[in-house]
Amino acid sequence: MLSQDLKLEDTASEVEEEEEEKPEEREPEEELSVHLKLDTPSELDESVLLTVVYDGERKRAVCLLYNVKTEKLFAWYDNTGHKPYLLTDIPADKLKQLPDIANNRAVQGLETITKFHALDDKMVRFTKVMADDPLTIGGRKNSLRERLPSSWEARIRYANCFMYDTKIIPGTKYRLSNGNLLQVSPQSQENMSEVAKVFSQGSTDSQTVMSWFRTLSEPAPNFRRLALDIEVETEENRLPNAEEANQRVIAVSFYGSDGVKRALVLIREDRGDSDPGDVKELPPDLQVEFYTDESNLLRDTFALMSAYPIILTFNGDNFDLKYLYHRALKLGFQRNQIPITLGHRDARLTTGVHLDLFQFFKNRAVQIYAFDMKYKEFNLDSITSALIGKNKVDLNGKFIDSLSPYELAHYCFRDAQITYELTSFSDNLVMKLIALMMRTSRTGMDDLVRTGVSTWIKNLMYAIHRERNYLIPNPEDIAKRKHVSSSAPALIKGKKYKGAIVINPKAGVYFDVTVLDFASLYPSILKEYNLSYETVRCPHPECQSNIIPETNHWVCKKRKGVASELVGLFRDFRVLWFKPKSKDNMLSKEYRSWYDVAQRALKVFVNASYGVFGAETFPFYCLPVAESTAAMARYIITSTIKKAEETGMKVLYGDTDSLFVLNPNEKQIHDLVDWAKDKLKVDLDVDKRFRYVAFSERKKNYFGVKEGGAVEIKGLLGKKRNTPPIIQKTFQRTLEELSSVKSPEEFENAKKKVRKILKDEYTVIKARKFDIKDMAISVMLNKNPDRYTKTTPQHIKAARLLEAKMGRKVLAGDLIHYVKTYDGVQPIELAKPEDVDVEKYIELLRSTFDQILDALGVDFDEAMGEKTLESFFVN
DNA sequence: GCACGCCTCCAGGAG
DNA sequence: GTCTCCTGGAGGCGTGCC
Repeated sequence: MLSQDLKLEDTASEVEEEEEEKPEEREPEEELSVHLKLDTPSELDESVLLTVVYDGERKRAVCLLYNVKTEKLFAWYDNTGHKPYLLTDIPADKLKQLPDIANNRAVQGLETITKFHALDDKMVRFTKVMADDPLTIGGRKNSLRERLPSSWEARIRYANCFMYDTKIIPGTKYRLSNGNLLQVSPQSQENMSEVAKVFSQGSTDSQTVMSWFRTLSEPAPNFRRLALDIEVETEENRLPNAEEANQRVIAVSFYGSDGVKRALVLIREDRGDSDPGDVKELPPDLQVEFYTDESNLLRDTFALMSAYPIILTFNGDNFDLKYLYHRALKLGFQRNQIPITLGHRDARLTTGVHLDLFQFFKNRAVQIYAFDMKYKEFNLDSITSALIGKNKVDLNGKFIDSLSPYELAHYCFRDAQITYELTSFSDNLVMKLIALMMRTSRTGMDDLVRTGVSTWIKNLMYAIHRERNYLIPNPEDIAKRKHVSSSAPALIKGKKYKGAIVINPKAGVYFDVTVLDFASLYPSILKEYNLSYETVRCPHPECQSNIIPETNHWVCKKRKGVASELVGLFRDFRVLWFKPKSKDNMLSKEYRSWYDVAQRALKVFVNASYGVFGAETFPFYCLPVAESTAAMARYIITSTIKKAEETGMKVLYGDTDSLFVLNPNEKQIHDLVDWAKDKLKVDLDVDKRFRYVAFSERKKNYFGVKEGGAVEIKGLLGKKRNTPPIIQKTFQRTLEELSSVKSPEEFENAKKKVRKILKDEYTVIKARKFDIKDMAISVMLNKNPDRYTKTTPQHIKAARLLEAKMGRKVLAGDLIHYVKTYDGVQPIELAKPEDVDVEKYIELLRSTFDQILDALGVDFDEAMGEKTLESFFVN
């Protein structure tokens, strides 16, 4: 009993601490109002809808349309009379008696409507309260949603509300006729009857399927755009403050999709800039223009920016555009002379759409699913070098401020160029990806690059609810009906529910291993088992027998769930059409490349769809959905393993959705795949075959050599970023040795070589015959240095030394490089070879190699042999 | 005062 | 601000021993 009490107390104090760290509550959807400076024609041909915003002066939603032919941006102001509104269950006649309604001149009307309440599976009557402007609905202290005792759909940003009600889809084509906005039907080159056949099995009606299909298969146009980068006068080691904007803007450069290559540079006479430096280094087609007046430089910058529909930056939200804005004000510009509007956390334009690529690439789902983790850090140099093999100009330690005007132009221009190329490589992959994700998530281009998967999925869900006349429930409505104690506790303390199963690997080396995996398992489960916020624990007594294994949750048998249907449809599009077509060599290159983008966009979406149901911040947060998905996955993998073993297969390892099977025959595989499809309704495929795999006793930790000879390393220390290069390289050499092994007999020889490699490395470290750079341990700061209050990890110690001794500021996201020394740590910048604690590095070598030596049956100390004794004399 | 064990924090990774 | 599971290093703290 006592321990129970203590436990309770502990959790209580934890919760309190958690709350302390929570940032200030914000409105879930901020109302943004911009005043655009764009032409508003009444006739316009084919144009792609980039985004919808709200104009507070004209009190209307505005669609930003990118005309495909002229490559210019136009604005269309809503002429349908659509108004902001909320729903309440208070009848209209009662509402009229409330002073908040009766005396409120902003209230434009009341209307009685009915909506389908999916949680309760019934139609419900609501009063729709319409208002003159969005702030009357919500966003102010005295808004209606704060004053009415109950309201629904009152927290949707108005521009989005408009978008959902009018069913318009960002990223697709429209035209203007007589001042009206009309959809341009997507043209598909596909054989529609073939498409219909492939997707006839699903639960979505064929018209909806076809409409989605057309939307996704239509190629995106070429987007005219301009990348911009600025440089600011800086004191050594101090980052310029974008809000104060005290320093001069010394360079702005541009790289346009239309071939514009310009650098505007400020000549600072007070600094002796009369000699612009050497012109030889410059890219030949770069046009450099000198200014002696900073205001003129900014004026020309703004003019050029305004001529493009899309402006690209890397971190423009937090720096470049913010700085330009404040600097311009400081120099005496009027607000309306600056084409930039600053929000709380972003910078938008009055003449176009600003895409901050930093925001897009730092999105984890984008990083993992769209770019296969090719880049690991979120700075421009790392991302461009990983994706396009180009880097920033190396300054060789020089500071921005000490560059000659030409050098500065060169440096600044390169940044604009690689920023642009981030969107143009692989035939404009990123622009196409953005366009497609706008369509799948019903999100405007500006929001798409700045928001995460939960917002994307939320937006789509809202749009679908409006399309089907479903009530968008308040989060409390879901919580009230679904909040039940979970069935199985999480394995990890502090987690909300139990997740996947990882099978304990059987340590050793195994030849001829086949890996089977379930194709997109979690999305398949959502689809096949009808999981959605309204179908799990539905209101029907007759469904309560339809139980998910290992839980007490039941699933609806009467109605298809919205999330289940959407995820299922997207999954099917990807698996049954776009992915196979993207690899079909019979098809044209353009066609395949477009379909590859489509399948990637769908992958991002589909893979994130399960996780959001377990995230409190998701408006459809519903723990039973996440729990049921994970439980079903556990059931599927355990029963498949059981079945496999019954048919004589030996399962060596498995993680979440995969099975490593020792030398199975074709019939065994075939039978198992059929059984899984028939009994479990999921697709089991052969993923890959290994010549051999080596497991230690650790989970998520193995290496294998595939049939073609490629080495696959999972989870091993030798591959991790925080392992020093000297050990990584040794590890690499070892694997090269092992990858050549083709039979058990060849192993003995390979083991000898591994021993030799290890011994040699041991000597190198002990004798300090290393380059200090190879000893660096690289660890990322996941938060700002002052936020580490509970402990002081080594990389923070190093970061603090950097600041104290070199005056270098470090922030969240920075990678810290340090070495281990006899008195703790030293940042690599300050480290000397004689300070290095070589014993610590031997220990790192040991733990790295233990992971593979375990599997090979070799003992580290034994491998070192006499060397360990010798070490007494070496020192 | 110090070694030791235990727990927590933190980062990086797999899926 | 999608999720959980797993490994390993180091920090931090209480305990028991000398």
